[in-house]
Amino acid sequence: MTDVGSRHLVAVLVLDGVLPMDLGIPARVFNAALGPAGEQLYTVATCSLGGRPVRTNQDFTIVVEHDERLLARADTVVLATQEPGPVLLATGEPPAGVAAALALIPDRTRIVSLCTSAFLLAAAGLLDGLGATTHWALADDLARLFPRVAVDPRVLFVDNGRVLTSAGGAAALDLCLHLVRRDHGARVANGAARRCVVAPWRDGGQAQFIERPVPEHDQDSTSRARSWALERLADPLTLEDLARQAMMSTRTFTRRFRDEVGVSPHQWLVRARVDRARQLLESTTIGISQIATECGFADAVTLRKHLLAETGLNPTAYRLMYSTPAPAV
DNA sequence: CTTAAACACCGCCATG
DNA sequence: AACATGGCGGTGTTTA
Repeated sequence: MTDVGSRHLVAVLVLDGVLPMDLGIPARVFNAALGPAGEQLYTVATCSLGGRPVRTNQDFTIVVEHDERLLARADTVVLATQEPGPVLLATGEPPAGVAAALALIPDRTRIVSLCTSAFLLAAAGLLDGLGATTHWALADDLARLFPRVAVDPRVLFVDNGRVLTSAGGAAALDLCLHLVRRDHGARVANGAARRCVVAPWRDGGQAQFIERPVPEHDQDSTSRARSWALERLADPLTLEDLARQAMMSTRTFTRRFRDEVGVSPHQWLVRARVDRARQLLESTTIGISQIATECGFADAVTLRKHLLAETGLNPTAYRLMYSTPAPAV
């Protein structure tokens, strides 16, 4: 359906041919984002500054062409560079060529920094007056070197609309998933997460990221119903109950739920119940069947079945594996 | 294990 | 026209 030429082009920008492994993995999220017909939605290309070709064992599409052309054509540029060198840390001066390269990026192009790449964006003035984050260990340095940047080390990532920055480690992954979700919805993002073998999208209830001036601030119309359900997991909850909380027909509720959360209401509910059961297994010595009851499962057999499906362990094995030893009284 | 009934999901389509 | 809604019903899943 979608011809290759019209796909969203993601250019992963690295320095001197080095793509840090922990930053290559997040970029794979884009490759794993598939449309309804199983077609790829993004083309990911790496792009190296400093002459050396990118060496990577990631399954990226490697576009062999001049870096300038790629930066000018890309819809999204992802900066995935190693930690800032001593020069940048001391003076705020980026490595040679970076400023010129960033200047080639058109005004409309989305720019994303992973981890410490935020230093390059800041040095180029692209973060002036904006919120930003970076690896927590270097957040102070970023704030000191670039006082015009509002550094917030506590969040996983900051979305300014066109310019986005992420903290270190798994946060880079969260940011990439966030972008996929913005572009194509929760369902596609969940699929990408699953294919990348990362935790599925966390529930919006405890969103750890902040969304600054995002144009489409979607107020999840089903989030009320979700938190309502979480407070009475022990009760039998039907689709109709949830839809009533949201003041929608079951049909509309089901549809919106899928769009917003990525899974069906019932799947979500079962998962919420399993999560609760896992907490109880980990932190208490309550009997299995009582846990089942408290989590809204009909009986221990049902709990066992769902826990097995989600974790591969039955309740007793799960408890043995994950329970924290009771602290001495 | 099998079975039956209840429930949930989602494409289809008329309607606002 | 373009879009959201929600009823219907076939198919699949969950429960008892």
